[in-house]
Amino acid sequence: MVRSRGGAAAVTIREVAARAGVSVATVSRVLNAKDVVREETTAQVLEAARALRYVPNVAARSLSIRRTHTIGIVLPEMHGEFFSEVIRGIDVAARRSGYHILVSGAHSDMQEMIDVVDAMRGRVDGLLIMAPDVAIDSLRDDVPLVLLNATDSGHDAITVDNYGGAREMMRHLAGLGHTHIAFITGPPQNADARERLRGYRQSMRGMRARALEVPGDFTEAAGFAAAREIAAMSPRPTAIFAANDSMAIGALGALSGAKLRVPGDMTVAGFDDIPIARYVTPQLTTIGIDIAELGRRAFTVLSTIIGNPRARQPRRERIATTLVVRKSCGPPERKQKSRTKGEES
Amino acid sequence: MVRSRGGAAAVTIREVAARAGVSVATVSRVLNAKDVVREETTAQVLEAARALRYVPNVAARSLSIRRTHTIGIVLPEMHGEFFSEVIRGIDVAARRSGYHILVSGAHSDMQEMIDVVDAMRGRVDGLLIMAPDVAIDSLRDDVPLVLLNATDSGHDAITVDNYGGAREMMRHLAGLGHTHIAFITGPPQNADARERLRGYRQSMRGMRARALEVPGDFTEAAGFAAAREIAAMSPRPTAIFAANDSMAIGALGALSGAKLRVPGDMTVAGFDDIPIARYVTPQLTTIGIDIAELGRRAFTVLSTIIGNPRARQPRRERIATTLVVRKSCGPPERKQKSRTKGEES
DNA sequence: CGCAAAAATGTAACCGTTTACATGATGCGA
DNA sequence: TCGCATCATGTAAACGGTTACATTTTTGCG
Repeated sequence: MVRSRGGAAAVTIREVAARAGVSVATVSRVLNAKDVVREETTAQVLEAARALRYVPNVAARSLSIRRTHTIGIVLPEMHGEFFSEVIRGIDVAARRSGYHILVSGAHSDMQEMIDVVDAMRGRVDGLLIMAPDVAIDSLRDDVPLVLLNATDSGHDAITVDNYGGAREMMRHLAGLGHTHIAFITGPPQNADARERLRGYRQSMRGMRARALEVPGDFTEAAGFAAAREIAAMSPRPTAIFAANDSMAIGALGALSGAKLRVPGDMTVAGFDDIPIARYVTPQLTTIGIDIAELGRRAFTVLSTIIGNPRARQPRRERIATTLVVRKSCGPPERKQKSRTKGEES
Repeated sequence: MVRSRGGAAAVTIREVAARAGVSVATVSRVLNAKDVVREETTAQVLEAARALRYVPNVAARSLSIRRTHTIGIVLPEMHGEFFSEVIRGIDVAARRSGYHILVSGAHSDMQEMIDVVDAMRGRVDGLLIMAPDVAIDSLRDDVPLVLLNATDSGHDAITVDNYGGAREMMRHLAGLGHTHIAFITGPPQNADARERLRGYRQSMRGMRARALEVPGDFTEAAGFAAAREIAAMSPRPTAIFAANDSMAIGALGALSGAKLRVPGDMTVAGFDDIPIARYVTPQLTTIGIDIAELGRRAFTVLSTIIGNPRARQPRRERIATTLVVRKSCGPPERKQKSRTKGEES
């Protein structure tokens, strides 16, 4: 165990000043490299600080300069991969810039979110908020603020290119030969879900195909139910595009229950590329998102906002997605056409 | 957007005092409920504070009382379920007690960990550190500190009952009829891994069976390699117990490659119950850990340490595990016995 | 009613920095 | 040698709370 001064009072800048034979102002100047100090003096101060194991008092410093060097992160549902990845991305970026991060969950509930943000008041220099389900506009904006994944409102925001990703997947499916594609939607109030749906619709329109939307809510159970419904349709679609991977995985379960083979009888695609996507059978074709990058970029934007006085107009950044091709998509089966015909007759 | 005072100077306790017609001391007393104040005065102060939308300055408060109402969490590898669950557990407990949480990653690297902890100095009232791979003893202990999942050292710690969990799994396997059980170990410097190994050994000894240990490092690839090796042994063990789920999943892959059926030809068990365990084929039997509970309990311990002056001797708490029976374990196959015999002859 | 004890409130020192401004030292040109 | 920039450093006033101690008000009781 390293030498510990236990509960003893911490050494202050005055003691360092005394030992170095200078004033506190000089010590402060040296330590903050704010002003020119004679080289010799600098050395003395540094030596004294080192010898005393001086660590500036953070609270005093914050009080004086009105900066905490901390940013707050508010996320709904602190679960799973998304949460951990976004935090990780922010953490590395923040640490590089000498910032600390204060995190807190807030269950997509407006009031709770307001409370949490309020509680962070004064503790942070800026806020990173993710709330795809919530209207942020009613938050007080005392503090610089960047939204994650929420396009609404006049705030700075950094979002995933949900629309583009959905279009890309649709292109992939179309390229495979599908035209009769069903879409399992996410919760209507969720911004991500809406954008993905928009991409789907746009693509279907482009293909002059009729959109076929089955409502879902991002849960595995909803995907299961939706797929069961789709499987029973006649004529049966040849592909299912779920607004997220969880629902796609639920769909896989339903299809296997319905004795439909994937991708033989039915193609299935998801969105998010959650880790499990690689482990289900068949491995899920989906749209990947670099979540850590989302966090990193969000921090970057926030930190420039904190630095600069006031930005002219809301910054918007878009994180690109990538198509991840695995095993759950194939060309529509030829035989199916005849078989379907047979059922119809 | 709610009324925002923009960058305007925040209102201070003095302004509240002025408006309420009392002194700052009285305002402070009312707001902290520290001392008795006449009911009427209390009402006036509260009214003034409300009217002015007064929010105490956190830095000033910290400077004065030497408390930040924040705890620091240092975790290695901010990945996946474990990370998010433990944070979630801590978050709910902390919020209930009015604490904030500062998180930071530190890649199991001693120096980095020291740096991170140092950087949190003065920003937190206490620290929750997880570092199963690292010797903590060299950290300065200025600050109350609770270790997650590290039994070493004379610090307070809260750990998962790895030993007990391993014993429980071994009991399960033995109950199924296995005696020839191979164990894929984790990294030797990892405390969790060591405890699980200890449980395995103890059980094998209890069964008067010879331990069969294949080295691994907690990665899927290691599990794959180890299982391939085990599959080629003669006589072949009837069960594989991997020190964590990742390796068990790797093992599953290797066995399927070797045309061995699970659980028909080989039983496989893991440890951790990561989310994916439910999705692999066959679904993995494993040992579940309530990670959020780990976080919650850790916070509780830390907060009592922060409250009380100095604890007599290191507190130790153990989180119980649960056996999660799925599809990857079965009785040793009868046919195998004869087949094995045949190979031997 | 007077007085002491108890209760309520006020005053000001302190927490440990930063920084505007004052002061002292040095160098340079005339 | 003097006067004046220029540069390095010191002094002390913030920053916005808390709280020991002093002071005032209230209360209870003989």
